Amino acid sequence: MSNNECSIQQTLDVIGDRWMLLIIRNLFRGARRFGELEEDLGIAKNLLTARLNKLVGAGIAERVPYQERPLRHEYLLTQKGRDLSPSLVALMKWGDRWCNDGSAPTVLVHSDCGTPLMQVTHCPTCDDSLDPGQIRSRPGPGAQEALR
Amino acid sequence: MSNNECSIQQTLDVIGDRWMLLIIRNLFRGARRFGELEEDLGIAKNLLTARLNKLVGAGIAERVPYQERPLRHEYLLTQKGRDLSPSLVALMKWGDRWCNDGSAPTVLVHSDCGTPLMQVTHCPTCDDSLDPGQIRSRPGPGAQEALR
DNA sequence: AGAGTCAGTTGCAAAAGTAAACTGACTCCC
DNA sequence: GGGAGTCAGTTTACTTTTGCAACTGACTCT
Repeated sequence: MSNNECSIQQTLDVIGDRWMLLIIRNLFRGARRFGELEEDLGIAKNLLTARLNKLVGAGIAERVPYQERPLRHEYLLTQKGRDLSPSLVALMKWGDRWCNDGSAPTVLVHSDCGTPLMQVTHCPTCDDSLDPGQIRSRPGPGAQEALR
Repeated sequence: MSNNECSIQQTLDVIGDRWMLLIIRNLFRGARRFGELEEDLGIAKNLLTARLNKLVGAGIAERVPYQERPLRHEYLLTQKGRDLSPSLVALMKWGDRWCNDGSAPTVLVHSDCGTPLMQVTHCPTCDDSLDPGQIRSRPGPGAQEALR
């Protein structure tokens, strides 16, 4: 019913498995090579292979050779991948608050000034940040086009 | 290595499977009953049972009787569950942009004024919104306490 | 030549997911 | 009061996906 109306479904089809976001998190932190990811995550090699192929196929990461003979690649986030940053930040914040008593094991800071960051849902009209009760969903432009 | 330092891992342990976030999304949208979730999502009944138990066990949803004879429950998000809103919003935005050409099938609006919302990562010191390149991670208060 | 590294592939057992049938406690209607 | 229907599951049989370990291939280093 509400499935195809919603981007959450489509997003989760791509990155909604147990490993994807963890791999992406490590790519954000600077991991690039197969072995590096494998060791950090403790993921089985075949799964890592499959996941990296999926990431590359989805355009979230790209495979770039860093040496010939033997040919070796590294995996870099594309813009599409880097754009997952807010999602990771949001999930991390939730974990900080609800799985770690509000004390963050890792904290995100502004690279310029070192201030810990906030993530907010913002209404441009009211110029205010909102909580969940003030958010409604409604069909957007994509849905309207399908009806015409 | 970096596993336990990070709340993303812990968050995904709780809600990082294919169904959890979709169930939570539907709870956000007002679904409350077993059959409602089952039909909307197309999830197998046994999985829905297992997932709802996990959500209740994790304190993300609570099971509240809405009738006796026969006893029937509905599932409501707790504060912990409602607090996943920013994560869902972020994932949805990503899907809008990257899976739907930027046109949102469903759009989130401010209930007061109807304006479509933005989600931003914000530096309270600089009073500015940031992009991923300006974000660094470092050990937080949880980790620091362990060092003192 | 032998040992080591890196990035995978292959094979198999275990776990998780799916679909469909079944259960139990009721209500509704003739 | 008997039959049909609803709702929220449970059970069962089957398929798919994981996870682990061992193996491969192309090299380098000593």
